[in-house]
Amino acid sequence: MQQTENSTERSGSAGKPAVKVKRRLVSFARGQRLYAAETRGNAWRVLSGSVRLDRHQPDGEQSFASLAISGDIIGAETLLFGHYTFTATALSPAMIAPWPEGRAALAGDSLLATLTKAERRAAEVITLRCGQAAERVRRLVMMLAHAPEKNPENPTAAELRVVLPSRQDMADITALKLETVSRMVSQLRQAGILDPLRQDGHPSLRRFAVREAASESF
Amino acid sequence: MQQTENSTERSGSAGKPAVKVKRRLVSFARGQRLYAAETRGNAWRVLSGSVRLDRHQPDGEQSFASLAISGDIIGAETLLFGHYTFTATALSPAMIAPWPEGRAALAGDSLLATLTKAERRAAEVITLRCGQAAERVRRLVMMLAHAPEKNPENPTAAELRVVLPSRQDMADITALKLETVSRMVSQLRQAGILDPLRQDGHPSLRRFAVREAASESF
DNA sequence: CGCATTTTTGATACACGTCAATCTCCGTGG
DNA sequence: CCACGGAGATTGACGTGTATCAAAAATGCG
Repeated sequence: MQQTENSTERSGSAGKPAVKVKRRLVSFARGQRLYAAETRGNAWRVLSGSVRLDRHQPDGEQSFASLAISGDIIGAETLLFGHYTFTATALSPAMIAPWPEGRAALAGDSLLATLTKAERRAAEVITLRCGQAAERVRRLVMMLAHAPEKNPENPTAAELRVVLPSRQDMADITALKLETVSRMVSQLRQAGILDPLRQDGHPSLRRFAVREAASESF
Repeated sequence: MQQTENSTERSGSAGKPAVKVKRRLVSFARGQRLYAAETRGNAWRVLSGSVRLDRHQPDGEQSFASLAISGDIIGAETLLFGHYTFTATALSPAMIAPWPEGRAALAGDSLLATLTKAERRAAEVITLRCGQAAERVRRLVMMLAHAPEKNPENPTAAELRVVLPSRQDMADITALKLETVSRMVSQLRQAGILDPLRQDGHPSLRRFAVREAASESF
């Protein structure tokens, strides 16, 4: 169930087999769990995709705690406690790699950088729960799409792409309800901010092109 | 305006004079600013009271980013950048002291502990924006009151005390509106969860006794 | 080709936002 | 000492955005 011996080349964790791409680099499908709270393991850097972190409530419930996207470090608490505090689940197809990379490279600055980035991310997540539903969903989409995948030498407003999380996940993040999120996504499509494109491979993973807010649709 | 040379014994910062109690220990009144974003300074440990952290929006607005209570470290990013990322304001009478205490004591574990505590706090703040208004306000109050001031050898459900932040601050934290928060506080009073006690000194600082949720008032 | 799951859409209810009046508390000045 | 004024808090009335309930549509899977 949980991520155990992932320092080897192989490694999956839960459910379906995670596809390993390069050495020490693990991929997860949407909805797949990266690791469970309380279990042992190491920290990771999110290379692509997005991940939700949940904490276990005393009443057994699982509640959204935080969000991680490309570049974020997750599970850093294992360096201190040895086990995870949160449960991590892929919101969209995600790739992660063990962190820190070199075993020597755990300078104080590295930790500090992680700390400050985490604080900033948390502040951003907070703002995803402010304002009206349409705005919140739009901000979440922009945040998820903001991850510039590749092609760094083409800053000409290259069209952003997203694979949206499930409506339920989006609802958990924005503190809205599933149905409301669905309505807002439809609205964003009508407004031309989200443009579905099915072209490539996997059918279930709907990719969207994302545009900045067109004039004042809202 | 901003906290500048606080390594000396004296130190205030903005507005009314901050009362220094012991060496390297600074007190702030409710609503007083501890430091401003972008300014230079050191990190602090919150010894008592509560502090809100705001980030400056691109549009000049200031938006709630995080919450710090007793034991939390704020401004740790200055160790990396030299200047603050957020603006800190006292929600209730607060005391803070420079951190880390000894200049030697910045072991990796110390930073890690700070990191994990910050993550947990952030997760808690997230939950303050879930559920119905009454519940959210109640949770906030419990969180602020949860700081066990002293008397650690009396675990017999010692009555918790709080000085509530301004209604506007509470609204910013819970993502509700000022009026709604006010109504919920009144409701908590009627439910016997909050019990005003005016006994001591300062009149404007209303202290409340806090009880756990009585049966199922909600 | 059906069945389970997720998403979408619709109709209705209600919790919270909004606008506004009043009240309390405190400082200020006559 | 009291009148006055301002800031924050409280309370009321009303409108609206979102939750809720429900059903249909789309999608994935065996």
